[in-house]
Amino acid sequence: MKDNLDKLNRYIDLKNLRHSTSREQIAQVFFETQDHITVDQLLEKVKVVNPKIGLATVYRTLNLLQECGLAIKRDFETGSVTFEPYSDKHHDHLICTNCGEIIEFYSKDVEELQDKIALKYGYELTDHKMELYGLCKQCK
Amino acid sequence: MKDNLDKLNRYIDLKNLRHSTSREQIAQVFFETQDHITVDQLLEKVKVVNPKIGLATVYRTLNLLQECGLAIKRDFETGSVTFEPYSDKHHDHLICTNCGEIIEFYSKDVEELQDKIALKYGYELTDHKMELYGLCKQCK
DNA sequence: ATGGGTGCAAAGCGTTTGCAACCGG
DNA sequence: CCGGTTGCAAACGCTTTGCACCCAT
Repeated sequence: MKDNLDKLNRYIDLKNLRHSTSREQIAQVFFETQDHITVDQLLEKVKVVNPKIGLATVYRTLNLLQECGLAIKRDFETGSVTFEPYSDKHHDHLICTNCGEIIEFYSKDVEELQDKIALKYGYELTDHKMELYGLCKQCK
Repeated sequence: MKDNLDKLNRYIDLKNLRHSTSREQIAQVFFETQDHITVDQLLEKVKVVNPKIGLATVYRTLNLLQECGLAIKRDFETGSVTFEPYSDKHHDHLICTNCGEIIEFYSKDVEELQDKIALKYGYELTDHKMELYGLCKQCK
């Protein structure tokens, strides 16, 4: 999304970093992805745009994106770590342990419940995560 | 706990494996731990009982324990993977991102809400995970 | 005696890093 | 030109594995 790219550029300015072509290309491709993407998948997509880019730069860019909150690392226990672009609305995940399908969902009730629990234990929440593992409609 | 050790022995018989001393020692030490423990911490504790045991065997034993559901791997984003012994009541976690404190809690509401969500999307749940990250009472 | 279990060291895997070349400001 | 950025390969940390020996059955 345009917004994300803007936010990245603002972060780059803030930290006095440089607006390099590779970084911008990687970020752009990453923001375009709908799904959760692995590092290798991202590299492959990026190579279409610019074959010279190496794995290390993809890692470095993803780390930068995580730093400024534009990429979220997800480690569903499906074997490999994935990343998803930031979106304003927090959401949680349903993961099919058979076919690997991932459904994102938002539940107001979950959010409220989390706050209630945090309050009970005197915690001030910064982040939270809920993952439901099971079999999807087709697989069960 | 005694129960867990029994369960392990039954699993070993079932799979026609052997009741080896090292394995039993590792399992025993592991079941005695209250907290979440890392592989290295477990090795250290085990070495007190039997200094000859190596890291590989600890890994192999933990994998066996996971296989039969007696150990649960937890990867809170605190840098290192930990394991906790199985206990009958499912619980979720509050993690302090500053001091690393981990509170286990059980919430009936969370369990019910999870089932409700699974139902809505046609999923049949096998497992779920809720992790709340933030600052604990002391750290905030 | 058979074949699983073990310790050790080597290999594996995903990720990070040191370096020299490169390039943006 | 200065110093961040890159690609490459080497290094890293954690985990698994190949092997020869050990031990439970």
